[in-house]
Amino acid sequence: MTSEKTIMIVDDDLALGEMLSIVLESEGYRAVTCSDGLRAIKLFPTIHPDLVLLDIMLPGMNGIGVAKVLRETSHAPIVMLTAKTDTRDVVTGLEAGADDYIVKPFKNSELIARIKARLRFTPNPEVAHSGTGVIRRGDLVINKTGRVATKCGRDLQLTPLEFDLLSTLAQHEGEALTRGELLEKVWGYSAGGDTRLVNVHIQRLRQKIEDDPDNPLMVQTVRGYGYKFMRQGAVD
Amino acid sequence: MTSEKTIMIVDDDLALGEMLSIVLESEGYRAVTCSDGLRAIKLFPTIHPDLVLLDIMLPGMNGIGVAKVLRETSHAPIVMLTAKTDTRDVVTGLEAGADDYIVKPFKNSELIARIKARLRFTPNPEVAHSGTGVIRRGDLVINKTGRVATKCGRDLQLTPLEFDLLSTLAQHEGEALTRGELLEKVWGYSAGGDTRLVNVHIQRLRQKIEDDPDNPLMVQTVRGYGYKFMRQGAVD
DNA sequence: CGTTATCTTTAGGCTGTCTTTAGGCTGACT
DNA sequence: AGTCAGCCTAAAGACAGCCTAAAGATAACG
Repeated sequence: MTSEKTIMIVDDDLALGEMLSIVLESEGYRAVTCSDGLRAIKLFPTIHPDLVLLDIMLPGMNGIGVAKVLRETSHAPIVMLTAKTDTRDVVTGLEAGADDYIVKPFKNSELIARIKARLRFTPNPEVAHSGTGVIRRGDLVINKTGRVATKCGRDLQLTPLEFDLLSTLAQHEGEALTRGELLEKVWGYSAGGDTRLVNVHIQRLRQKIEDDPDNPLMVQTVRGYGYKFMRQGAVD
Repeated sequence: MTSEKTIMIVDDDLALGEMLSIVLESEGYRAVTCSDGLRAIKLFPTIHPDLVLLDIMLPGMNGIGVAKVLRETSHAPIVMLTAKTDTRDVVTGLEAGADDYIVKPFKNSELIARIKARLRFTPNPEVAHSGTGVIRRGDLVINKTGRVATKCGRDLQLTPLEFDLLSTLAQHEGEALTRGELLEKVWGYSAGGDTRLVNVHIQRLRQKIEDDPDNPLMVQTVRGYGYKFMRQGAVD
C-alpha cells in the first residue's frame, strides 16, 4: 500500500514545472504537471491530487479562478505561486480558497516545509476519493471509480475490457500472471479454453499505453508464462 | 456566522497586541491577548482558541517551542508572526507545527485574509460537505432543497425523476455509475431487471442540460459500464 | 544453424450495447 | 369524466468492441 501523496503542479513555465516535479519526487511525492488552468480543472477529478501548486499567472483562466473552482468540490490544500509581491494578489488568492502562497523566487527548502505543513493534517480524505479508487504508477493514473485511465494527463480511451485488464495487471505490479489467471480475473472464465485471446488484447492495450509499443515497458511478456506489469524506471 | 471564533494573540509587544485585538474584533472575532509563551501554554486548554497568532520572539519560551507544545494536543491553526525575513525561521516554524507565518510589518488586510483562510475548514468537516444542499458544477446549479436545477441562471425545467437522476450523477462527479446502481439510488429498485429504462431518461436529461445533446459533455456514457457526470471543462 | 514452440500482429465477421423513436399506461389535476 | 404531464415498454438501427482465425516474427533449444 503506497501512502504516497500526489501533488499537481499548475504552471505555464515548463522549465519550472519540471524542476518542481524533480524536487518533489526526490522528497517522496508523486508529481503531475499541467500548464493550463482549464486543463487542471478537468484533470483534477481523475487524478485526485493531495495538494495543488498553482501559479497565479496562467493562460486561459488565472490561478485565482482555478482555485475558486477547485474549492467547490475539494478541500485539497492549494498553494499559490506568484511572481508578484503585491499583497492584493495574495489577499484575493487566499479569499478564493488558497491555503498558502509562496513568492517566486523561493528556496526549495521553504517550499518543501510549507507543503509538509499543509499535508500534515489531512487524515480525513474524502472517502469517495481515496481508498482503492485510484492506482498510480508513474505517469499512469488509473481511476477505478471513474473508469478512466490517463497518462501524463491524457485520457487513454481504453475499452472496458482493456481497462479491466490494465487494472488487474497494475494491481499486481511486478507479479507475473498467467493467461489463465487473467482470463479468470478479467473475463471471469473459470477454466480457460483458448488463451490466445489474451494476447490480442494485451497487444491492443500496449498500443494505447506504451510510448513505444514495439518495446513495451509497462506490460511485459514473461515468455512461457504470461504477462506482468512493471513500473516505469527512473527518469533519465 | 453565529459561532464566534476565538483567536489567541501571543506577543510581548503590548501595543501591537492591542492593535491586533481591535482589528480582529472589528472583524467579528473574539480576541484574547497574552504576552508570554509559558502563559500561553497554560491558558490554551481553558480558552480553546480556534486559532493562535504566535510571535516568534518571546520571553520565556520562544514561539517555535510554544508551537511544538501546542501541536501535541491540538490541531488549531497556528500563524507565526516574525520580524525576520530569514527563511530559516520560517522553515523551522512550519516544521514545528505552524500552519502559516506573516512577516512584520504586515498589512491588516493580509492578516485577515490569512486568518480567514486558516479558519475556513476548521469548524466541522461535515458542514462543508453536506451543508447547503446546493451542488455547483460550473454553470450548472442544483438546488436540492428547492428541487430546482438551473444552468446559467435559467431553469432547466426538469421532471422529478430527471432531477433525481441529475442530482445523483452530479453528486458522484467523475465516478462512473452502472445502470443498476442508478436504478437503486434513483428508482429504489433493489435488484434491477431491465436497465434499459435508464437509457431513455439519460437521453431525455441530456436533451435538457447539454448544449449539444449529440455530443454530451456533462453526462457521459461509459461504454460497457454505465454513465458518469463530468464537469464542463476545456475540450482538447 | 535449423527446428520448434511461443508470441505478435492483422483482418473480418459477429455479438452485444447504446441510441433513438414511438406508443401506451398511470396518476394528478381540473 | 377528461386532460395532460410524466414514466415505462418495446423495437429498430447504428456502432463499438470482442472473438476467431491465420500468417508473420521472435525467442528458446538441441
